[in-house]
Amino acid sequence: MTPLQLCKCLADETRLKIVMRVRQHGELCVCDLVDTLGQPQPTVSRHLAQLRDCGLLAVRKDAQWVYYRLHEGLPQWAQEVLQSLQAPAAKQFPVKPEQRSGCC
Amino acid sequence: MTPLQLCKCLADETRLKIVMRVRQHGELCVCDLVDTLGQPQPTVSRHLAQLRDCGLLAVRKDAQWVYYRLHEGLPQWAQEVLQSLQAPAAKQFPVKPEQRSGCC
DNA sequence: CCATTACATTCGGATATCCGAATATACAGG
DNA sequence: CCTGTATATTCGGATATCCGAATGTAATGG
Repeated sequence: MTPLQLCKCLADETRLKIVMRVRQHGELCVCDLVDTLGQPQPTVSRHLAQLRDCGLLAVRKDAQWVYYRLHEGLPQWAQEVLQSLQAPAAKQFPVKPEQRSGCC
Repeated sequence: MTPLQLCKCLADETRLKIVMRVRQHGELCVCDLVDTLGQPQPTVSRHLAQLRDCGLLAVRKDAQWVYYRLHEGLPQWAQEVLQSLQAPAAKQFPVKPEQRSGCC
C-alpha cells in the first residue's frame, strides 16, 4: 500500500463514501452499502473488489452475507490519512435520515 | 477544497511528487521541479495548473521565475493528510543525489 | 428441485485523464 | 530588435476509468 495507491483508491466518490462509512461503522455488509449509497449493486461490488484488492478493506463471510471492514494491517500513516478525511468527508456526503437502516 | 478533490489531485504520481516536494522545500520554481522530476516542462506545467486551480498550491512570480508553494488557506484536515503522506511518499519517490540541484 | 436473496464478474461502450508535440507569452540581456 | 530562458496553453490521440446490462455463483428456504 503506497501513498499513490491509497490516493487513487479514494479518488472516486463512491469508493471514498464506502471507506468512510465502513470506517465509521466498523463493519458493513454489501446490501447495507447498496441501500445507503443509492448505487446499483454491481457498481458497489466492483468498487469493493478494488478496495479489497489494493488492501484497504478486509472481508468476512457469514452465511449469505459478506461484511467489509478496514484492513487491520493498514499502515499507521494510512490510518491517519483516513482519520483526517473523516470529518470533512462526512460533511461532504451527509447520510440522509431515511437511509440509516439496519441490514437488509 | 473537498476530500474528494484533494484525493483526485494526489491520485497522480507526478502531482503527488510535486506536492510532497513543494511541501518539503516551502517554495520551488518550475524549472527546479522539471529537473527533479525528469518530466517534460509542459507536463509539469499542466499538473501545476491543476494543483493551482483546485487551491492546493499558490503562486509567486519573481522576474522570469514562477514559484509554487502550498496554499496558506489549506484547511487543517488537508494539511494533516499531506503530513501523513509525507514520510511514506518520500520513501516511495526517493530523490536521486545528482538531482539535488539548486535552481536553474 | 426450485425460487429467492446476496454478491461477484464479465463485456462494451462512454467518458475522463494523461501525455507528446507544437505553439504562445513574458521577460532579460546583448 | 533579436535571442535565449522560463513558463503556459492548446490540440490530438492514446490510455485508463467508470458504468449499465447481463450473467454467474453460492447459500437459504420452501
